[in-house]
Amino acid sequence: MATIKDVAREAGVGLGTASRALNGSPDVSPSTRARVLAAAAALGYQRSAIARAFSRRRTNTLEILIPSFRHYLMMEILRGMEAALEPTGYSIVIRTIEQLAERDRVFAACCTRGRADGVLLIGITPTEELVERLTGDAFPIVLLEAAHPLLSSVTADHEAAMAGAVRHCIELGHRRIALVDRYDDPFTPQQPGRRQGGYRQELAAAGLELLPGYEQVTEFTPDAAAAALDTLLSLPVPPTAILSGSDLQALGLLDAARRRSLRVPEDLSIVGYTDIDLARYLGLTTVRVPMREIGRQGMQMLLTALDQPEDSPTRVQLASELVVRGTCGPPPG
Amino acid sequence: MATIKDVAREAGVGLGTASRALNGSPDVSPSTRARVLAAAAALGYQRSAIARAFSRRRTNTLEILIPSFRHYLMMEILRGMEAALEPTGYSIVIRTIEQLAERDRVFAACCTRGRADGVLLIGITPTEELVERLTGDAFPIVLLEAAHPLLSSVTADHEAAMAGAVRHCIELGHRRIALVDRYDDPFTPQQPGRRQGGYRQELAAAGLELLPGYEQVTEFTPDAAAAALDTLLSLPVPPTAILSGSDLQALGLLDAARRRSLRVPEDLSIVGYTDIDLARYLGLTTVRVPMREIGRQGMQMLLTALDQPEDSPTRVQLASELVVRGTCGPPPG
DNA sequence: TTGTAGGCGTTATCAG
DNA sequence: CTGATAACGCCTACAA
Repeated sequence: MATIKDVAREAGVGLGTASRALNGSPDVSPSTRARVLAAAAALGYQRSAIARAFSRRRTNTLEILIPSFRHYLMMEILRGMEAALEPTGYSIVIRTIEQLAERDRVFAACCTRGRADGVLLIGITPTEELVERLTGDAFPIVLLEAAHPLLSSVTADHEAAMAGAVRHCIELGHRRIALVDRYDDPFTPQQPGRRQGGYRQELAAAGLELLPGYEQVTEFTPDAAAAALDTLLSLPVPPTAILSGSDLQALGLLDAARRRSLRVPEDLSIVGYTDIDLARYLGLTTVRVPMREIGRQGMQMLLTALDQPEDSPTRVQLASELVVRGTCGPPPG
Repeated sequence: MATIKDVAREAGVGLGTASRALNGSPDVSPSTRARVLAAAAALGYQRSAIARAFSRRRTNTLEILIPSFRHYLMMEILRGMEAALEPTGYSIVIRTIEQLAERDRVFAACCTRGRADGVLLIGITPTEELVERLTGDAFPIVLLEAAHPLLSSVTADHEAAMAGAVRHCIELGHRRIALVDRYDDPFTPQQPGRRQGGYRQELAAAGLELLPGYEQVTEFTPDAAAAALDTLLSLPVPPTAILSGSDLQALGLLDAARRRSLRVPEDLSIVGYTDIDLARYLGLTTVRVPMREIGRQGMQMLLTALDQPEDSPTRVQLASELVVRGTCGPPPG
């Protein structure tokens, strides 16, 4: 592997000049530059990214922390990030944090100057300890689908979105509206999600009571949601409409309803959440969450923070939108 | 940021000793090691990954090249890779090659010792030029869902899988079986896919003629497939069964058939391909391609190649399996 | 078992 | 405009 030294020798110039020429510095005569470039081409020179990063103390790499590669949603976010990344020279290294136990270790290793120039956390809330270190260092970090008062973040307006879904059902005449939600943060399942908050608020605003057992928080899978449907339907006063925290869960509900020979939406209304590609083909009424845009804007935010360290955190909230299709209608009877 | 030098000073030992202690070398007395570790902890020392990589000429990073983050399948492959990666200390940097034009540049940059210790190509066939350089260097590389005689690879048995699907339809009584496929490699759409080969072979083996217009190769989307259905149904002799190259396309076919009030499978049989999570909930008869396993084995292969440079390429082909659900039945009449 | 010195490939600084 | 030279932080002989 040829080094810059070889190139310099081959071109008959000094090492510094070769470096400048290769990096497009203006302080080098055209003829010299041409000689250096020719030499580099002749030798098949490829500059060492590592040595460069080491010397410049800047890696041109961004680290992305995700809970896992499990969910399709991640793909959409990554796709949005990719779009923002494309015109830049940055690479992304993706690291999964499957276990809560790894979290702190990974945080410590990632969010430290040297390894990556910045970090993007998706759906993971940082520990207070990390936040403290980060804000002290002014280390570039952006949260996606998570938030902290001291850090920049991009999220969807989950409360408003779910409230809108509730309102839609109420307008159709429903009074017994249940929720089958999932946990926002896989690592802090105890805290109530933001969708849940919107659900409660809107119910209260309409003067409806939150019926016991109407809030089912399950795993993020169709099967778990199907089980929740069983629970809901065996309630003394079963719901006529069910809102779900994800399209995947809505899918499970749909499937379970079909197996019970319940017609949707005649016998039971179902609303999904997120609007994955497939929702359209299922005719699922759902909430469209701008996942790709969240990824794009989050990356964009990190990119600008890289150049001009932020004074104060930017917190963006993106609007969701109810997509009315065929799984939600007036209540039976 | 504390360096190893600081740690050494703090612990009152030499720099080399500190390095050895930190790296778990056996040639260091327990008491010294303890002092060094304590000093490191006290200083909050984090070793510089870059400097380490620079010095060892080994990055502990693997590069993954993918055409895009567009497809859900990628997620499954990544998930499998993650599983194989978990017990190792390797990081993965993912790079997308959206444009054919970027391909060579990216190849040149990635597949060169220094940046990453090895490369995994997903669904992308390398150029001959690259192969030549790679085999010369003995640079660790593994192809996933792509193949080359001189390189290690993991693929699914697409010919056999599609042949099996054809056979299934024939056994149900179908004689007019069409194919709505997609391109294997986004960058070389001209060459016929492997599924297509299996389709033709099996048709021929059963003594069935390949009817004109029966092979529709479309984009990898439900809408494109829906359009293909229109074309197929307007043929003088329309098919009674349609095999598709992806579940996404099968979904489009299903949707288009429903819009035309065709019952599936009574009026028309449809077979998907890949068996994405959702296929189950749609009751889609499909071919299960072990995507996650492809990712896992591919990564495993790369990992072993890293330690013991391979003499000759390993080429693994994983078996697919027909999953019979509800979208394929006997032909009408 | 420990300390010292050399080197990894670049970039940046500073005279010329 | 150009050429030496000093970092960058770590690892690894080699010598003690």
